Amino acid sequence: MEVINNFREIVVEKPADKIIKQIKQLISSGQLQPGDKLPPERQLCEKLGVGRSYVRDAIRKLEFYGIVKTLPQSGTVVAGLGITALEGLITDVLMLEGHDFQSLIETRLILEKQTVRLAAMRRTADDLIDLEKALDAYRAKVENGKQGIDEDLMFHIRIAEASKNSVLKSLMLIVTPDILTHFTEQNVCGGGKPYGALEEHMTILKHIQDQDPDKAELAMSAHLKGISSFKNA
Amino acid sequence: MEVINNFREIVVEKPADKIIKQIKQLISSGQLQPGDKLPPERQLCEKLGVGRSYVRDAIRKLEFYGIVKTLPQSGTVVAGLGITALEGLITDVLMLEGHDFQSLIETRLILEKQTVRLAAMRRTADDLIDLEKALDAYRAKVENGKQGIDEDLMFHIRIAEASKNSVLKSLMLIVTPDILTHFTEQNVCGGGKPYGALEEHMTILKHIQDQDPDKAELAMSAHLKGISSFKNA
DNA sequence: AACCAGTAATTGGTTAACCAATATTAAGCA
DNA sequence: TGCTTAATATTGGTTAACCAATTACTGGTT
Repeated sequence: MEVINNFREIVVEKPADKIIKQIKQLISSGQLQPGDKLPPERQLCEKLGVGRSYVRDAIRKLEFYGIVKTLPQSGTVVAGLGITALEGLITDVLMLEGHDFQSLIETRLILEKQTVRLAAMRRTADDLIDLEKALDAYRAKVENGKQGIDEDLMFHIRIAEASKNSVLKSLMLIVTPDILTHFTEQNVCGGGKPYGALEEHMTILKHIQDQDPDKAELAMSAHLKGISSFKNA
Repeated sequence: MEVINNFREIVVEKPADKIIKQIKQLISSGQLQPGDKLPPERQLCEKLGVGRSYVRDAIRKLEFYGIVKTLPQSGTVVAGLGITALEGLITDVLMLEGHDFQSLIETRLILEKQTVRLAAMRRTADDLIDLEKALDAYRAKVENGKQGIDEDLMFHIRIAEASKNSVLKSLMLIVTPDILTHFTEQNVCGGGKPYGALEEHMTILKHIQDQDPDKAELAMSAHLKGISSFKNA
């Protein structure tokens, strides 16, 4: 074990984050209830001893999460169903950070399997055209010896679009790139066997064409097996 | 049909959103590639004819999505795997808005079913204690004639925690409250039959105790049936 | 006493100026 | 010629001041 590994990553706690914690504290302690107006920005920044920009940043972020709603020239009110606020912020400030890799992969497997099922059931003729285009783009990259990560991912996204479930698509867009950031060396699908992955893509597409959800799901499972077996590495 | 229904909700396109669109355009058109530094804030705000705050807001939002990374006193660089940027922003600015209700419900069904499976397999003794506490809290509300929406939701969240999959839990936290906002009158689980929902909760808990994933999933399906049959209303 | 109009204070929205850290350039030295 | 170093320009960070819309208040009227 090298000494270097004993260093922890430095966490730069930005001012906005500290303010968010304080506001969260106010909400979770019940001093601020849904519907309440929270103190005006000027008062807050004076009380906290920081510039108003920071307070505004904090409020923006909270608004982003749907915890507060700010009405121009009027005030900012607590909107949330308490739980979202608390739980969403318990994982600290960013919701999607700090997830363990295994959960990420497991979740992707779930999402992809269900998505491809729906896609097989609901795909239209236009969807098939888009899928073929995406597959061709990926094939072109592979035949040029490239990894084609973007094209690979795009194929999966097209499947999500064919599923006609906009939420599932959004969730996949949240989860999948997160995997890539941890896993950049690898391509989206499997371990360094581009041609194998290409064939698997073709198999999946075929089952979608045939509108066979069960086979499509199985093919997707097999396709993602490479990545999920990697989880213990 | 009342005339009032012909009005569309007014969409206030905030300045930051317009700027985001322009930057998105730059990225998707390839003028800005991953790794490139984008123009300094002053230059941008001058070019766009707005204050620097707006430009900063836009950059913050993009950073939020993981599309750019801003280095203090140095510059802002495009970080993304292009696709996230494009697709994530195609649903306009906010990722979670504009979803159709049916997709939302369908997705929740998927997430809850898979989550309860994992929970049944992985739950610890401590998890069971938490689940019982949550159930008791819900029971107390119901017996007082209340809806107990928060307690209801909390039971489901505890299940997600027992699944030991942090990503699934986060996704459920994203999806479920969104349903509630469209569906406030109803409680989380079913249609106005609090005692029935309570019994169903007990059944689910029992199967989790028994570590029987299949029965747990079935019970959850039955439990959520009320809501999913509502989808055509 | 209740209500309305007009004014003053307060609100978030927006802009401009200032600051410290960084990157760049140019000059000086070996 | 190549490297070091100092001066300068540029960057995002931060604060303070200004603006227009809203709200609260006061005084007068009915």
